[in-house]
This record gives sequence, structure tokens and C-alpha cells, in this order.
Amino acid sequence: MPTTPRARARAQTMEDIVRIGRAHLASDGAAALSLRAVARDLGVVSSAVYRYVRSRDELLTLLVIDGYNALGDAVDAALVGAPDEPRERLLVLARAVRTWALAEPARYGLLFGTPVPGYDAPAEQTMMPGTRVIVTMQALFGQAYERGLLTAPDPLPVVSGALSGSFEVIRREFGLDLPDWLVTRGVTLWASLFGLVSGDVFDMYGGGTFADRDELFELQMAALLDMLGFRP
Amino acid sequence: MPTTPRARARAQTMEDIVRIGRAHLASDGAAALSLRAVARDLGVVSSAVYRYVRSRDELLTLLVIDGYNALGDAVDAALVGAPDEPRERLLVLARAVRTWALAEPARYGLLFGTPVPGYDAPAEQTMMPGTRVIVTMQALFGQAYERGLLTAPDPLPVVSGALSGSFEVIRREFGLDLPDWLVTRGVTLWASLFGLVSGDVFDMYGGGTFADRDELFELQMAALLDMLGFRP
DNA sequence: TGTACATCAGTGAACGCGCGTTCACTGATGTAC
DNA sequence: TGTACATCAGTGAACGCGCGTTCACTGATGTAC
Repeated sequence: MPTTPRARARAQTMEDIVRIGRAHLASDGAAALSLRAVARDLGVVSSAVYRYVRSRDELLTLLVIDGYNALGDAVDAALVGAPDEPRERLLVLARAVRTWALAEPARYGLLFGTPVPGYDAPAEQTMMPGTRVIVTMQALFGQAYERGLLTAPDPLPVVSGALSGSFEVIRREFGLDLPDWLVTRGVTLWASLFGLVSGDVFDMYGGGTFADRDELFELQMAALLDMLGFRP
Repeated sequence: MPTTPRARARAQTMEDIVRIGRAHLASDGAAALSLRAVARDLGVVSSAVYRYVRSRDELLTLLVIDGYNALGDAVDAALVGAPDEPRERLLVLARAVRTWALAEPARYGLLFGTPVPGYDAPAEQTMMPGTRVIVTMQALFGQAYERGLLTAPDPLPVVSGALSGSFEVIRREFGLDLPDWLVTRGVTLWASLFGLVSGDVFDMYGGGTFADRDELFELQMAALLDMLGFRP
């Protein structure tokens, strides 16, 4: 894509900045991310970084987008070889999220942890990459539903008109025709999955409480997939 | 308790330091918490704070303990007036956690969000207050089980010897006799609850995605309590 | 193909600000006789 | 009850470090004629 040497050098430097930023995120956390430190590692005077990045916040935004895409790519890659069976594919997706999060705790924290004080991710830029995983999940909910793999709760939960309207917007956006109860349970699964993963990554249970966390996660996911409506 | 004027003044100043620290946590985040800033607000020269607190990390520890206790107190207070019905009491507990978290996002983030880089909470001091809510939950699981309100999943999940051993330790520590499947589902409920709450507090769904988040939370909790085994 | 001009990456100094922690000190409060 | 001494809260200066951002500048790269 970049044609002239200068343009190629620029693209390379841009990549380097994000890579170095990632490393600083991992070692010092998002709040301590500093353009001066990035410049030092880049081997350049601090003001030079401003040729590439308008401000510290813009670098944070680049890292947020980079993180969402890395997670999305990891999930997509894991699903490529998975069997065409919605429950199994949801499990594969969940495992991929957890594995990525455990391997990249700082990036995971940037995306799903405490917000960075004084920083608001610009929705126009982060929305698309930020919804990749939930979009994939929704599609799998749709498949499971169409194939009759899900049992509706009995009695059906009562959803107010206002909230049902929100669900309708989601249905239209994703072009999926899921009933209200499934949207509800789907968003419950989604939020719960991030609870399980955060519990592991942020070490919410004490260090040695559970002998085998991988196994615990499998059991937890099984419980949550039952909750979604898969017949046991 | 403190008898001499000097001791009373000391206790008061200690309280002030924690109170000011809480305010800074809320406005600037844990990573930016600074003893100098606390000293400024306390109306005292920066080195004076070292008469009360050994280091910045020690102040963080005080705030962690303070936070866990505030959450524990909020939950206990909510349960005082609640009916003697395990499912209802679990709902009340969950609502209390969420309400507290939404009212105190910074403190919630300190306890359950991204770890503060370079800081490790000393387990000897934070363990006790840190487990208050889960201990209360476990007791409610126990009550529900004894009263026959819960249906075991069928088939029962298979738990390895190692993990079952971890469950046994928990059973002994809390003096409760819950079967493995219930410990599993209990810890799933616990982690999922914090997923739902984090989703709300850290704004994981976009701002206006759901018309009524309180209602959504009720629906989500209903789904999770079904998952635990309450007959619908 | 060669020249003139425009673009751009990177420099170095500066502004004004923040931080944690140590240290020798003063003066007030508490205690033992 | 009074005095001598010990304890302790708070001061102010200092050390050595960090940060984001702006600005006028040099020298290399790219482009239009």
C-alpha cells in the first residue's frame, strides 16, 4: 500500500509506536502510558512522536482499537476449525476469549476493566472493532435457535415495552430474528462470560483457591450454556 | 476508644486521610492516587502524611479494606429487612451489590477492576473483608439447598478429584455441606454477577443500547438464579 | 533529466507542572517520678 | 502539684525523578514544471 520510502517508513514507525505502547501498557498500566516513554523506546526525541500521534489520548485510542481487533482475530481464528454445532462453537469462542485475556491481561483490562480516568474512547472509532465478538455470539445464538436446539424458559420472562424496543433495534441492526427471551439470555451469557474471565484475569478468587481453573471455567461455561437454553 | 486528645486527633486525621483518598480515587483513579495531593487537601505539608501512612501503597490498602467493608455493610443492611426466602434474599443481595457499585464506581473498580500496576493487596489484611459478600452468598446457597428449593442439573457435571478437593476446602472453611454441583453453580453465579455489574459500571454495552438497565438486570438475575437451580 | 519549491521527520530547548520519600528541626503534648 | 524527660505532629528544604505539549529550527525527501 505505502509507495514512497517516506510513506513506508511512516507506516513502520506508526506500527512501532503501537507495539511499544502495548509493551508499556503491559508493564505499567494504561494510566501510566506516556508519550515520552514511548519516544525513548523508539529512540527519538519526545516531541517527534507528535508527528504521528496528536496526543496521549489518541495513542490510547489506537491501543483500544488494536486490542479489540486482536481479540476479534483470536476468536475468529479459533472458530475456523470448529465443528458446525452452535453449542460447541460458543464454547470455542468462550475459550478463545479467556485464553486471549489470560495471555494479554493488560490489553484485556484496557478493554473490559476499570475505565482510564479522564479518557473516553471515541465511539466512532472503537464501535466497530468493539462489537466483533458480540456480533459473532449473536449469530451463533441465531443458529442455535433456528435449529431448534434451545428451550425457552417457562414461564417466559415479561419484558417491558421500552426494553423490548431496545431489543428490536438490536434485531434490526444484526438482521437476526431472536425472541426477547433469547436476547435477554444472550446478553446475560455475554456479560457473565466477561465476569468469569475477569475473575480469572484479575484474580478475584484468591490465588490457590481452585486447583484447576481451566476445568472450573469449563464447568462454569456448561452452566451458562444450560442457562441460555441448550437442553442438557 | 482513643483516650487522650492526641490519640483522638490522630484517629480523626486517619479517618480524614481515608476520606480524602476516597475522593481522589473517585476523581483521578487509583493509579493517580498521590500522597502529596492527599496532604494538600488535608492542609498539611506532604511529609506530614508519613506520620500516618508508611507509603502510598499502604494508603491503597486502607482504601481497599475500606471499600470491601462499605460493600459488605451495604449488602448486610439490604438483607436486614428482606424476607426469609433464599431466592429473594439472593436477589436483594445482587441488587445491593449493583446499587453500591453504580454509586461508587471508583471504589468498585479498585476492588473488582483492573489491578493497580505495581500494587499487590496484602492478603492477610484484605482477605477477611474481601470475602464478606461471597460468604453471605454461600450461606444463602446452603439455605436454599437445605429447604429443597434447588434442582440439581441432570446429568450431574463431572468434577475432577483435584477440583473436588478445592471444593472440600471451601466446604470446611465455611462449615457448609453443599454438593459439588452447587459449589460450581454458586461460583458461576458469583462471577457472573460481577460480570453483569461490571458491564453496567464500566459501560460495556454502549451508552443507550438498553432503555432500562435496572429492568435488564432483573431479567439477567432471574436467568442466573434459574441457572443456580431454583425451579422456575 | 534538472532545478526550484514544498513537504515532512526529527531536534533541542523551554514552560509549567507533578510525584515519593528522607531528613534535621521545632514546639506542643503526655508521662514518670 | 511540679518538674524533667520522652514522645510525637508537623515544618520546610532537598534529592532526583517524571510528565504533556509547544515552538522555531535543520536537513532530508518528494514533486511539479
